[in-house]
Amino acid sequence: MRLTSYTNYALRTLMYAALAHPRLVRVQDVADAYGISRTHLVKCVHHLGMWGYLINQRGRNGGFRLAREPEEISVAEIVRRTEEGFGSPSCGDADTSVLRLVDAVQRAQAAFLAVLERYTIADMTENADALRPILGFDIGHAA
Amino acid sequence: MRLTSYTNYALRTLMYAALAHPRLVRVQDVADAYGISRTHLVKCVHHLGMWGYLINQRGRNGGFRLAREPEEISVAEIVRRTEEGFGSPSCGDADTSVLRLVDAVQRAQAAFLAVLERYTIADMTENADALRPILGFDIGHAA
DNA sequence: GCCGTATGCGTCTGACCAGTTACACCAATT
DNA sequence: AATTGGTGTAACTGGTCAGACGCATACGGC
Repeated sequence: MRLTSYTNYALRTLMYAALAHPRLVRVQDVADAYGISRTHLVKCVHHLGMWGYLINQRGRNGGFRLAREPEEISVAEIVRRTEEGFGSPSCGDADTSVLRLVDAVQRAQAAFLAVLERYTIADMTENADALRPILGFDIGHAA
Repeated sequence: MRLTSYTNYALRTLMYAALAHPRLVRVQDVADAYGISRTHLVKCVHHLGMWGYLINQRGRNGGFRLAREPEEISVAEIVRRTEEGFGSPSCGDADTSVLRLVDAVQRAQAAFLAVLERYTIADMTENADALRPILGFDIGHAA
């Protein structure tokens, strides 16, 4: 019952872009901020671009930025995209109709998403002043 | 955001035991009913025994049975046991206090468990008449 | 205006780790 | 001796991560 790290990075990337909004952000910056590999994050950014959450720009002075306002992107929306196996959690058999278990788990998952539906990327970055230093935004984290 | 198959098997094993309650059940029976490996299920049964949900009996004519009444075992209880990484879902850093994200996810997880808290093993096996044939209990599933 | 180069995203490949599954064998009880 | 749960080991699989390379765009010299 843990979310994949892919989902984690997707949400954090959106948060990072929201803090810089509407300026461009480079993948390398986000990778450095979270201490992960750039190549791993590139795929995540690429997908977010295809899904319409980011606008990606190649070439020199390129980067990416939010395609929508932070208030219009709910956390649940992203989780539903990144966690594909959300509809069939505990069994893939044909006997699901009699299994009350899968019904219960699906209700629990619905409750899980219902909570995340109430939060947006803007809510996550509400405390921007506290977040930016941690992510090495304005001030250098060593100076 | 998928539960491990280990959790799945644990719950199904308890359901199977509840249907046979208070008769003894063999691991092989459960493995056959769900079409999985016996040795994988053995470890699950062993843990359920150590946690006090099952009474395991070795030797000839051995097996296991429920240690409590089905009404007294909530689904959430089992999930909490089997899914260890439930408290720290999306990050292990020290900056969790400023990250509203982990707070939101934890609220969502709480909602998830709150739903499962309302269901017991007895609820899962309420439709015993429909379940038993599927699990090959009384009548052979081919005859 | 044209072309080389720098700098960004994007793709491919493979190593690595945790969870899963299977197999062989041990321990205990009748 | 037969039958049951219990244990250790190894192969397989999907998710994770990193490195090397390809592609696209902008800048600068000419």
